[in-house]
Amino acid sequence: MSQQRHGSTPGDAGGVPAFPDLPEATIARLPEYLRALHHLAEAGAETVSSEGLAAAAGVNSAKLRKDLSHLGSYGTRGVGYDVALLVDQIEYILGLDENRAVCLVGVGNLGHALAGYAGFASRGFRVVALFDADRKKVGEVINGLTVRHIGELERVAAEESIAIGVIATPPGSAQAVADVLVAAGVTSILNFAPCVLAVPPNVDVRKVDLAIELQILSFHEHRKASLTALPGGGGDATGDQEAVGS
Amino acid sequence: MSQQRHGSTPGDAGGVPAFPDLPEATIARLPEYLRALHHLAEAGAETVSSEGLAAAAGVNSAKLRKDLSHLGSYGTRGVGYDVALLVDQIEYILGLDENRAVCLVGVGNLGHALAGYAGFASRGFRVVALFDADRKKVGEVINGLTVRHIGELERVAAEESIAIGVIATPPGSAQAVADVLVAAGVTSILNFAPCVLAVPPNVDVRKVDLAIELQILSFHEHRKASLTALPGGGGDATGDQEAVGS
DNA sequence: TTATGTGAACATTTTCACAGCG
DNA sequence: CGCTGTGAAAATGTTCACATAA
Repeated sequence: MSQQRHGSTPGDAGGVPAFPDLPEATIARLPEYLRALHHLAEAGAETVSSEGLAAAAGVNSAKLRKDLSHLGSYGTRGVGYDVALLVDQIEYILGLDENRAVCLVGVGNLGHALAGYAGFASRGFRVVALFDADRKKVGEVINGLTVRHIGELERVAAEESIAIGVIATPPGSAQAVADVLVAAGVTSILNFAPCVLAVPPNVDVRKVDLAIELQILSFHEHRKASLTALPGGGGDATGDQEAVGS
Repeated sequence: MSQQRHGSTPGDAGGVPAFPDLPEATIARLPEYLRALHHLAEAGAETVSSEGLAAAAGVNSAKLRKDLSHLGSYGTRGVGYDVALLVDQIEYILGLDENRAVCLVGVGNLGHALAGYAGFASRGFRVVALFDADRKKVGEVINGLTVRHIGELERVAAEESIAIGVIATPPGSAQAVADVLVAAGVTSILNFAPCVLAVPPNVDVRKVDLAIELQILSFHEHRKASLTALPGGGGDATGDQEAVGS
């Protein structure tokens, strides 16, 4: 119904793109499609069917087609999707062509790993600054970046126009760090500390809690164990590949 | 309608508990409630209202009450929930009282951090073994555990009855590691490698992709930027505290 | 009177099944 | 024909608003 023209194409990054408002569930899957597409492109594929891409991304093909239809995608009936074109489309929608600057606060165990995580750079992000409150860590060089004191955050954030802040501190410090980030004008925060952050409504927070994922798995282990006590097959279930919902 | 009696209580861990089948969305939030409850308990609270717990967990109170009602919880009308009792309930449901054994495969940057992550031990998991394919890493001691070669996984998994395997390898090795875990009888996998794993239907896989979260934030940054070009308030939106859906 | 527990309304997401384009 | 794009149906999740119990 609306697929012929939509917003703007990757080429014209200038104007106001009449931004398509995608369902949140779709947005969360786009990065997965993108990864699969890059993989296919490296393998030399020029086009891919919804079936093929869906398999590579671990979803079913109907969902994939529906998702792509929301961005008004350029599939060809009877053929499939142009891999390179779709990569550009998705990268544009996700804003990955803007090479956003990211800073990381807290260089403990996890912060160290994140600072060196190649997946950030390879997917359109520049880690431009590391901060910590601990003076003993200030000055340390990780992956070519020098750790600075958190007091410098506000100044550096402005200088480097940092778009996203990553919090990898203990939970007790996370809210204070979030406040500093917000004061510095950062409007997107990725929080690894196991706590809830209070931020103004214009700031987006996403949370990753490593232990939560384990606990969800534990629930399913517990359930499986309680079921084996009952009669019936042994294995079971509906036979989906990725059994637990993401 | 069914709240008086339900399955079994934490105390009686023996029988088959007529396992309540909770909505997936509810399960995913239970760990968050649990964290908030522990926090409240440490602060000395004996009871908490749905309003109070909801705020501490970052959800609204209606959702919290609905979630807890699914596990047939023991709130008292006019008063609230008994903190200690609710902790026991949720820990029982999640199977956290069983102190599951976890192994970690891949001790690179991220694996190192995970091996030392205190959040695992503190929430009912025992990291009992570390593995790597790289002979140079075998023998290294991390957090009191010696890294073993992946060839030993099958034997060790049986000895230690490992319930959950965590994959922190590069994506190219992840499927092979998953195959080894499955062969060793592990039925729950937490995958940090950015790739899709194929496993039998009785095995649960959950995935954490650090870069995906950044890409979702990037999308919202992109959208915000394209909206500021338009007229209207400036700040905006509906004023929710955690603006981006989890 | 207070705050839980819950039907019923609403919203979102997934799946189905097929029309229609290449 | 094959495969995309999409209405319509089904399933799942959230919010409302109030009956109900302490």
